[in-house]
Amino acid sequence: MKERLERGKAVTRQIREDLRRRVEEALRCAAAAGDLKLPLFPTVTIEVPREKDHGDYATAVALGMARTEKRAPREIAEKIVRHLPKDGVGISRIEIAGPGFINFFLAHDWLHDVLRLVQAMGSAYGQTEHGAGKKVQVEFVSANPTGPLNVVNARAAAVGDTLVRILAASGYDAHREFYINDAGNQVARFGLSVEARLRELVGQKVQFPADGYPGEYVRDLARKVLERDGEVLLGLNQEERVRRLAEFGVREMVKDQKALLARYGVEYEVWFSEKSLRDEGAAEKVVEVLQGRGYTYEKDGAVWFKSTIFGDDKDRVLVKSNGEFTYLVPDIAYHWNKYDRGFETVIDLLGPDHHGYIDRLRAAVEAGGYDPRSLEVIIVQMVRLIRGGRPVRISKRAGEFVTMEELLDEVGKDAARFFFLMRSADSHLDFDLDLARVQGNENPVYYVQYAHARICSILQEAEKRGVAFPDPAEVDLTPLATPEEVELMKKIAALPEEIIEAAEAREPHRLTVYARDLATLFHSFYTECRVLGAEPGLTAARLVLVDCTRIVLRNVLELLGISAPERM
RNA sequence: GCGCCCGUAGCUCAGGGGAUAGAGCAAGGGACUUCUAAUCCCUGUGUCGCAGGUUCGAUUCCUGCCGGGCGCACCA
Repeated sequence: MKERLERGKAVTRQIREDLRRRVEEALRCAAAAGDLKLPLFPTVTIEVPREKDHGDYATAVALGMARTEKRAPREIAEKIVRHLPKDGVGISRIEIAGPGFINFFLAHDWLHDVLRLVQAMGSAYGQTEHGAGKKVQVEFVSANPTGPLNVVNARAAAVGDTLVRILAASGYDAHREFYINDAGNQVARFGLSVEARLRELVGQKVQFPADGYPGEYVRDLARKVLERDGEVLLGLNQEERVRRLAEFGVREMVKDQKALLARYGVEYEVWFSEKSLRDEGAAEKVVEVLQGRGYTYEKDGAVWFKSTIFGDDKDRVLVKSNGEFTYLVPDIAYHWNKYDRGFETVIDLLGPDHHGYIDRLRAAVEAGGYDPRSLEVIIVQMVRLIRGGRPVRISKRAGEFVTMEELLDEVGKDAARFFFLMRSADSHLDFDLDLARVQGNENPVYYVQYAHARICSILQEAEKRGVAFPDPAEVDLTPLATPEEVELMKKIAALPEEIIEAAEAREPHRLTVYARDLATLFHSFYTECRVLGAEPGLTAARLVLVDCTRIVLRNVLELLGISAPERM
């Protein structure tokens, strides 16, 4: 299959489709020849067998056809194989195995085409047009601007950011968004807390608010603002002072959160302010619209949203009896706003304490006239930090660390992101701090990065020895024939499809599994196969293979937001 | 009580309607005159929580139960 690989499409999908087409054609031919009855046309799926002894690809169609054909599956499989068209990807061997599987063993030419494709595409290898430019928004972290980010925020940031990266690589128009809760109750309490600390600093006797924010960072904020314009503030009446301090505090916290997330490799397209929505009257508008559509009623002096008619398990208050909006109202406004900005799929990453929130949010989306299925929610489960084999007590008073910043200081961005991306988001995670800090073989991050560094070292050595890198379009790749080389090529070929599948399943953690598998295959190759010092033809082919591995490792690490060091 | 997540090897977890269920760590034994030993190779372990159901086939899908975690505000 010379130059038949399309760039915008996952290579392994093209192979799979080719095989499926040919099996379907074989079924038709067999029926026409009277070998099969074919009362109804079966769905042909081409799968990758778990055992590699079972071929590169396999299909179980014959198994499902036994009943309608009134014949043994193996016999049916034989008929299919007999009529299989010869065109398309080269097949070196076909076997009928087990209860009636058809196993395909492919000739290696297609893998050589893959290597050439990797060389041609470079950092773009892995990207496809699968998503066809569909607009997707992922909202994640969205922590309150009243305190530092915690470790679950760090987990959500890793998951959300990589999800956006793989969606973008899959051809979606994907956007990151952070919703700033810079309005409402908690901001007011925050302002009061800063204000209390400020007055403490100048020696006034103050009762710290009972529901205030006790953290040391609040004192730091007070110190900072005191230096800057303490005199002016202390001259104001209390209400005005609290308002200004709330504003100041929020601005500072958001600034810190932005900086920390940037250090973590996360750059949002949009930081969306709740206050801006409130200021433009979006909250009132939501209540009006819902009222206009008859989705509300009044009870006990409050305005309720009849969310139960959209599947929620109880109705929700929109306007409290004291006239304030509940947090739900601006959230509804925000979600409607997302759709109005043209997002076709909206993905929210929420903490485990917010899962009860999903139904009412979806109800609100539907009540707004949008498709509730277009709202997806990923629950990012809790994180337990493990040190010395036991959970770190998350106790603010005991001063055991809980913040994202402290985590980054301790283990670094690469380890933190990798560890958070090793598990699926919806399962609880034990984060082993000791393991994350180990600069050695037990640490999976270093294992993957080391593979990359090793390759760079080979390429540098080649240059030093004056071994020219071959022209990938011309080089003969047929010498690549050991099991290690073939497995490595197959893994390289799988990248684009892995990315698509991870994106579709919204499961970025699959990429860390892939990265580790690829590194393992490379390390095995490295042990078994010498690149430099082999015969020139073999060296040339292996240089290409090794360089393709480097490209793929780098591309995967880039998707994970982890550095790819050239030396370690 | 209701809802969500989880239950797979000693530990932490992947996987997933198919043919012998995997990885890492931990334990033991090997492999560096060579391109980085932060590596590789070999060795053992499973009632896939339990019970039903659907299916030619279930660890995977469905239901129930048991166990663990987390939610169930006119807080956000």
